[in-house]
Amino acid sequence: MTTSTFQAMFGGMNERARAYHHGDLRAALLEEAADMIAEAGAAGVTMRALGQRLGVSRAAPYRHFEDKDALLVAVAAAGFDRLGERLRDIGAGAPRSSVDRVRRMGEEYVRFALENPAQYRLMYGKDALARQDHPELRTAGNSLFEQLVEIFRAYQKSGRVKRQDARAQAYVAWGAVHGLASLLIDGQIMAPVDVDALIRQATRTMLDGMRPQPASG
Amino acid sequence: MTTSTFQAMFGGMNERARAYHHGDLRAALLEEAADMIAEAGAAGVTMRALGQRLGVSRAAPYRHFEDKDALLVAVAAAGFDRLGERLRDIGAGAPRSSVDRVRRMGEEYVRFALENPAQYRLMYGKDALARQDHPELRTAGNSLFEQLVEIFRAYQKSGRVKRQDARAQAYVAWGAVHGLASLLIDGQIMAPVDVDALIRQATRTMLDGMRPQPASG
DNA sequence: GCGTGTAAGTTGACGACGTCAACATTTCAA
DNA sequence: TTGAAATGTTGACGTCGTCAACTTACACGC
Repeated sequence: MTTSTFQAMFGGMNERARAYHHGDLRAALLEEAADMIAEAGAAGVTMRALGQRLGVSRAAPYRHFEDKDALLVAVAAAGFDRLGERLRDIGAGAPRSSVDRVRRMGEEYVRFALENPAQYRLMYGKDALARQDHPELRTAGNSLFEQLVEIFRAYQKSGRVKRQDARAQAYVAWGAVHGLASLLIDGQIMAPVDVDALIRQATRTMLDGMRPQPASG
Repeated sequence: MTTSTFQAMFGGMNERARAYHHGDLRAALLEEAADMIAEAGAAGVTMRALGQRLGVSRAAPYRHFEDKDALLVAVAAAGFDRLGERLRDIGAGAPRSSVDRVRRMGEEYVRFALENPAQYRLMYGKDALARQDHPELRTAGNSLFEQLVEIFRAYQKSGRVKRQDARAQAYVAWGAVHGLASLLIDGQIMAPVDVDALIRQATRTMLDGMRPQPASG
């Protein structure tokens, strides 16, 4: 059941009704859970605390999500949507079909992780098992990846990168930004370090390494 | 208190003594916890189950570790030691001062993660907070990194890689292998894909991108 | 040899947590 | 208007990490 359906059902409800029926608890749960994740990480999300913060009981969320894991998966999926939007915006704003475009996207990707560390961790760090039960997450992540593959395919055609398996190239590039993002948000990269410069260097190195005809070694 | 100290203290204990005093519970806990992590992930480790598997009570581990987190941190630190050994071995076996050496180390790094996914996740995925309370982990990870920095410094001197901040280069390289490893063990990289080839391509791309005088773009 | 302090291990209990079953309230639709 | 369905609440259960109080076994000075 979608948010808009909920609003249609309860949009005209009076004050007293709201005291019992929340109105749009599902959306509120997603929002509040995301806040709690940002504040204290995914482990800080408790059904009891979540209910309390929204003025409902601890069991209320179960009317909208099968269990806690399903709720977290939904939050993670929302994170993929937000990330996808940001990448699309950056991609649209950058010179088309230039390698600079994918470079900027990579930098924006890391920036997103730095701004939403706990949610980013949730998106990728959640047990692999949980993800297979929830195709929702898989498809959200996959569509992002497929876009990246298409970009590399186009770059190959215009001779901007080596002609090799485009999926592999996409994985390598994704791995580079994902790895840097993970190291940064997990506090593995210690000061003093210019984070922005580091991000730029990572994307540049990766793309330079994919150039056609690099000097042999 | 070290393992050898324990063995000195209880090495001569008789059968009946072992019924109560375990002998070397600390070491046994680390080993069994590592097994449980490999079987069911870090979340699958329970003080109760851990005690049961070793024939002791649920509270026995508290005589050797302050809390569950400290136990997991110790397991993670042991993982860093194992990883460090493997990288040293590979490094020693490869042609010295050739870029091939660091490439092989990168590949071995990813292999370690693939062979010990849950422990690798524990080493890096554990909440950043817990790590700051346990400098043990930080220093274990740092020494690995400092070795990498030294390697890049040497490569710069011999003109094998660009002359730029060696720490940044090390972070970029580390990020690339860490990212690929994370994507692989979290099931983000879907078949069909030649994993070994992908690993090779990642390390090669990274190092090619660090070569001096790449064609300008 | 023998008490005795201390390290190591046990049991009972507590509070927090996820979750379910049974029940209450509200809304919608016939 | 009325009953079914959607939504929310309360009480309870089992599991978990952890602590306090207690017990057992070892090590060491006399």
